[in-house]
Formats: sequence, structure tokens, C-alpha cells
Amino acid sequence: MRQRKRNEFLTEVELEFMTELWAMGEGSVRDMLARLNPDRNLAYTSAATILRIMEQKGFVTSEKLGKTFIYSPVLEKDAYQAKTLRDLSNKLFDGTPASMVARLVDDDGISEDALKEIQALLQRRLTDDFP
Amino acid sequence: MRQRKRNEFLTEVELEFMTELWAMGEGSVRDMLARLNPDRNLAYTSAATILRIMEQKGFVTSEKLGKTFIYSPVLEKDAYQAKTLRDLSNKLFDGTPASMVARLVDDDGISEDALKEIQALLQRRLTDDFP
DNA sequence: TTGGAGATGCGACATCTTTCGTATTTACTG
DNA sequence: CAGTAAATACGAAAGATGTCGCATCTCCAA
Repeated sequence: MRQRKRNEFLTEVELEFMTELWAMGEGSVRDMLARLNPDRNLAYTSAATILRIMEQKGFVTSEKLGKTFIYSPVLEKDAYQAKTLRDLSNKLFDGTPASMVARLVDDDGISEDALKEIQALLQRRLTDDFP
Repeated sequence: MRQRKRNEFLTEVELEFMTELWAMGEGSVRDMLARLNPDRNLAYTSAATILRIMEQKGFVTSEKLGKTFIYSPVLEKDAYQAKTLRDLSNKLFDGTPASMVARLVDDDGISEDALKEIQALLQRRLTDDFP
């Protein structure tokens, strides 16, 4: 299999696909198409191509079942989330995660419930890990 | 001036430039080049092109001083940070900012002081804006 | 065992990004 | 007021992404 240049981050469409794959656990091209928004109108071959490239990039693996490839994520969603946050923190928040949370919390779009949830989360982390 | 298609997010290089522009407040092509890592070795015309395109996209404005354009950010860093976080939350964290903080806080790198600082900020935000 | 439905492989094309070289314009200075 | 150093404008090339059509391959049901 030809190896593609490895960019460690997913492109727009790759993230769209990976999100479904994380939710499904695994799936074929048909499974993927069934999950995409019907308005998406993506050709079967396009979806197949995208998955094939994602495999070449190392984001997914495949296993043949009958004549169909079943794709699975290589990286867990948690791990990818953490990696993305680290990258964003470095590139846009001077490498200080705290400033990232600060900005998040300052955002007008955030609800009171979300804030309270975050607060509880912090409280738990503080009492558990720094007693 | 020709208008470019507006993608509301900065590309890799555009973010690199915008970061310097946010730090400088404003600056010419020369100012930008002076701030980039010396190993970067970017041609003067490349930097000029990037800034021109950023203006076409609406990320910066310019003002002529003598024969030189002085560029300024249109969007403040805070606002762009918030926007980026909102987008990331939607695309990778099911639209729940709390899950984003959860992932962040699970990371070992964050200090107790940082956590406490955030907690204080949250407390203030909750009591001030949701009395 | 074989014909065909359905899957994969691949090349092509349009668009966007990043980079640069060349051509042109411009505003000081002598 | 002209010459020139320095700036801008523009086109092009190389690589990445997103999409699709066509060619080929492959099971399995009759």
C-alpha cells in the first residue's frame, strides 16, 4: 500500500468521517454513507476514496469481510482530542492551557449550566489530585 | 481589490502571521519578516503576498504610510480564540464545552495554581453574570 | 461454474495553500 | 524633476484536498 505523507491531524472531511467511525466503532463505506447527512450527497466512490486515503495516512485500519472492507479507527477519540487541544494551546494560546479555559469561560455563548459543570469538574480535580 | 472566498478560519501560515500581528499591534512586511524565526527564510515577496491575501480575505486592513502598507488585525485575538474554541467544541467535542475542559484537565501538564486560577475566574463569572 | 451486482483501485480535475520571480509602481533625494 | 531604491501587483508552480467516473476485480446464487 502506498504511504501518504503523514500529517498528524485530520483534514475537515477526515474528521467528519472519523467522528462517525468513533461513534460506530467500525464500519464499511456503505455504513459511513448511511450515517452522513442525506443532503451531503457524496458519491460512493468519494467515500471509498476518502477511507482508502485515511488508511494510507494511518488513521484507520481495514479488515476484509466478504468483498467489503470494514474500517476501524486506529487512534481513540480521547487521544485525538487531547492531541488537538495540545496543538491548539501551542499555536493560539501561548502554550498555557489555563488561558484556553479562561477564554472558553469568558465566551458569551456559553450557558450557565455548562459553566457549573466545568466548575464541578475543576472542584473534583482539585480535591482529588491536590488534597 | 479582488475579494477572496471567505473561510472564516486562518490557514497555518496566516495564523503564524496573525500571531505576530497581534503581538505587534500593527506592522509592515519588513516588520513581519523581522519577527519571524530567522531559519524561516521566507522571501520578502512571499510575506507581502500572504499579507495581501489576508487583506483580501478580510483578516487584516492596511493603511499606506509613505510607500509602505501598514497592516493591522481586523479581529482581536480574544475573539478569534473564542471562535476557534467554539468551532473545535462543535466539531470534536459534541458541542459541549465542558467535555473539552474535562479532556484538558485530564492532561497531566496543568498545575494546581492554574486550576485554582481558573476556578476563581469561573466563580467570578458565575456570580457576576448569573446572579 | 459462471454472470452480474456490488465492491475496490486509480486517474483526473477543480480549488486552495504556500512560495517565489518578474514586472510595475512609487515617493524621496540629489 | 528625474533616477533609483524600495515597495506593491501579479502570475505561476508545486503540493494538498475533495470529488467523481470509469475500469477492474470478486464473491456468491442460480
